[in-house]
Amino acid sequence: MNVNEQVEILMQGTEYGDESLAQTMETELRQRLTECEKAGRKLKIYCGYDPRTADLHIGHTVTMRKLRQFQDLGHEVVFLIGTYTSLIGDPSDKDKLRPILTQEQVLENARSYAEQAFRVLDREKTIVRYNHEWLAQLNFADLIKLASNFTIQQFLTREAFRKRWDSGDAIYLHEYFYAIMQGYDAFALETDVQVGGTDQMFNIVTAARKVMTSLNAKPNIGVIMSILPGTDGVVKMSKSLGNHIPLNSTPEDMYGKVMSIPDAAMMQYAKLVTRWLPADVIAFENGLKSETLHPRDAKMKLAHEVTSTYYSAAQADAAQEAFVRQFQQGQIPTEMPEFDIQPGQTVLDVMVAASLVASKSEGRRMIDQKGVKLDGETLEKADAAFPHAGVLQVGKRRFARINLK
RNA sequence: GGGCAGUUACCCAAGUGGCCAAAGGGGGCUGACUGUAAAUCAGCUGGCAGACGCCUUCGGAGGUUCGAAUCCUUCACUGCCCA
Repeated sequence: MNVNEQVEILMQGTEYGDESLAQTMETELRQRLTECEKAGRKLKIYCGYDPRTADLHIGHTVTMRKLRQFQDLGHEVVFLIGTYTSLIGDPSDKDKLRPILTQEQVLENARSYAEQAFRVLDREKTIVRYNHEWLAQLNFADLIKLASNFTIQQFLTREAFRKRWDSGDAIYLHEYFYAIMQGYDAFALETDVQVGGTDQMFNIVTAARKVMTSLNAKPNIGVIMSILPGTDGVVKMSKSLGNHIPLNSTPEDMYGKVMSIPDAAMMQYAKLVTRWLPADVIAFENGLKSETLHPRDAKMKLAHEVTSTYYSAAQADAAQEAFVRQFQQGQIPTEMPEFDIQPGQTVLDVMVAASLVASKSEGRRMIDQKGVKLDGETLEKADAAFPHAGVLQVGKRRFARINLK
């Protein structure tokens, strides 16, 4: 594939917040690709991951998908696990200090993290590295030298720190090291391109380039990915906000969650978490704009694509069918947990025992609010004996098949 | 090191001796309406009992009081000012 085509694919879904920076990066990328082509070598790309959590969501895969594109174009990809940086925790996207993890926790998380990443990346073509390999070797003098490239003001102008400064919250000195460490990663890996989210802009574009330049290396090019909004369509996807789509959810759940995103977020999803090429994305967008594509159908197409990225096409088909049956035709799902009850249990007892509600009080609330149905009939009395076997529904999406023992 | 201010439920934030399970907002949940979208309307949002009531929760520990989120002591943490 020629250089211009590569650039078009590689720049899809990027966001620099500043047109001139976007231009600069695109130009540099084009130059670097051309250079490499002439020299007959591959481009070296890396993206670092903080293995702070064991379960990933599709927001984490945005950068992985970008790495995958590089792989598919024949370049060399390093999947960097931030074993050492995790000791700090990236303060970029947080308005609070993160807890410091132990090396053991980090290594344990790292294993399952990489395993999940291979649902997107090509395992054969991926080089996995850990940044303690080189960061642990640095001594205090090295750190001083690296740190002397930066001023406090540069850090303080960053939004995340600025906010904390303005609201009088604590900013710890060690949080400043993070960007420097990340910059050193880029240097140690001799990377051509670094991929990351917009929250990594400073770390990649300012810190890494400065560190590399100061050590007489060629600065890396930043491929800065737009942030995937969560199911609310507004805020960055994150588990703690509860707006995430876990990688390890069932195909049905994944499909349903994509369907629940607001229309306005569809394009972001199309650009960031599908395997679509630029032409496909443009066709999708035009369909929506010209209203030749119904928003619901568009979203179904999107949900199918996202689901089949992580599961097989057949599984995605099945998820789609289940969705149509359950929500468009109002039928109950074909699969749900089964639960056996004893005679004499009340409606409330059963809901709690089957884990459909967290507490009896919640169960009572649900019943008061007409949110509990047995075979489609609203149950009114929490303390009455459970009427009969059947499908119990609590709220919109919690189901269980209740069997009488 | 010194002075001052602060730490409240998922988050922000009121509350300065009983009327406080604790205002308000956000978020979340339920119902109506829908395309499991958005917007809108109504309600709910610590637990156990569900009639009264009881239990746990306002940074940790101890104390004063008939009674404490509120007062005192102490510890921890944070911010601001001074050095």
